[in-house]
Amino acid sequence: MSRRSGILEFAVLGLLRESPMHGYELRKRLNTSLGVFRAFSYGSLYPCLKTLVQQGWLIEESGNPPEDPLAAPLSGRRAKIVYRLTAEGKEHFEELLAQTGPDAWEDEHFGIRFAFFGQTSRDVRVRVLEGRRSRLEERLAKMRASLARTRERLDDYTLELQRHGMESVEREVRWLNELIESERAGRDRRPEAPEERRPEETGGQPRHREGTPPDPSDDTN
Amino acid sequence: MSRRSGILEFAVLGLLRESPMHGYELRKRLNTSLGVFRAFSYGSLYPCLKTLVQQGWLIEESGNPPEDPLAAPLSGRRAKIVYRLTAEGKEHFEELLAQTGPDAWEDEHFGIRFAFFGQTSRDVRVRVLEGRRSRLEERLAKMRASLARTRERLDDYTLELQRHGMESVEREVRWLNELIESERAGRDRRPEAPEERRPEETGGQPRHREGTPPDPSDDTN
DNA sequence: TTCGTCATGTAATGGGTTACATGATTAC
DNA sequence: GTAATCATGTAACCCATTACATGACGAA
Repeated sequence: MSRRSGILEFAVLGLLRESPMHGYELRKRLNTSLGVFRAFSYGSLYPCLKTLVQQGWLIEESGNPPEDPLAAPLSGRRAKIVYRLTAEGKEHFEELLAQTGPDAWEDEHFGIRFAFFGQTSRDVRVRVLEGRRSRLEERLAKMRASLARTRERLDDYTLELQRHGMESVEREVRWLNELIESERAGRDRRPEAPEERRPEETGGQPRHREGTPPDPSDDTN
Repeated sequence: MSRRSGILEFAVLGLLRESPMHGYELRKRLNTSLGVFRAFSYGSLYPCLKTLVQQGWLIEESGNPPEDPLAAPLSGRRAKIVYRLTAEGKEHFEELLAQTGPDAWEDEHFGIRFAFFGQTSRDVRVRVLEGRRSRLEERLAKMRASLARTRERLDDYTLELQRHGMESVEREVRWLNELIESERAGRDRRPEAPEERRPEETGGQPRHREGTPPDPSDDTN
């Protein structure tokens, strides 16, 4: 069961667009690189992969193609299944990337949308960031109103919880402001850019500090 | 369908402990007073109420008991159903309040646990806060490790997302530190307090600024 | 009289998890 | 040779949502 996944489907297509992978690896990337937000389990991933194959957006390939000696291709030997995005899949993912419906900035979707901003056009990026911001501002307004009405009825802990919640939202708004400003600055530097400029266009943040050597050990679930 | 709700069940019992209410009102309080976290719908609330009645933790009472003139108690007139906590329900809720399993500090549960800290013993409060803190610190460690390993493979947006995520978690840790300190200070001020001191014991935060007059208008869904 | 909001519910569905079952490969 | 981890899956369940159906009550 479980057709029409939405967020998981989106993430899978997005990761596979970067490079083909098998399910196990996909899940790890889902929970680390893109992680923090959600942790998907095999029980949702594999069925999702199956339906994506049925849609024609992925194809399954055997992990060890012909370069395997002692070929015993039939019988035994469970091969890794590597999933690769088809042309249709790529096209479909690009449609999804271009969408700016209200879904795009709800809590569950926003994070994953942001994670693929590297593949998203600046127009869409800005719209999603602004949508998110006004969503949060609505929320703030409601919280403030509710707080004003009920303040004296609430105990200190409930109050503290709401205060902390509001501060968190305010903080995200400030973050969005910076990002939006940064995107706009990027646009202004390149006036009337003729829409096409596929890679190397990521507008914003020049982070990257050095330190901390690579270390092994991984994975929870 | 839908037995064993967990978080919804907990919240309902907790709100009804403060005063009896009918379903509609209960849902509003769920989404404002305790809100921010989740928004429950009638489709989950009413079935939940029903099972709680079956357990014997709630009883249903008619909303307009005898003080209604022109009594037409049977036929027509859909009465409000007011739910009241039974003695068993109260006892059960207190057991739930006392629990400090790892569940208590997971994302989904922590907020609601905190919301009822006013009814929770200080011991339990501290344990839950500390549990939450160490949970977040684990998470931070994992994020840092993962970031160190994958930094150069990630684009600026993914990096920025992770950075913001980590800062959020760090911020919550600092918040928890303050709360824990505040709880400990409360205990030290009252050495060997003999365990009983029912109300007015809320340990921590003397917030409360004035301003903003009461205003009507409410509710989303 | 119609609209908004109060008020209670059910059926179908959704999107995911847990637990289970199975087996290959690698490191010690 | 055995434990850890890699790797793929299924079935049963969970907790909630959406959409729907129903109807009372107050105010414009």
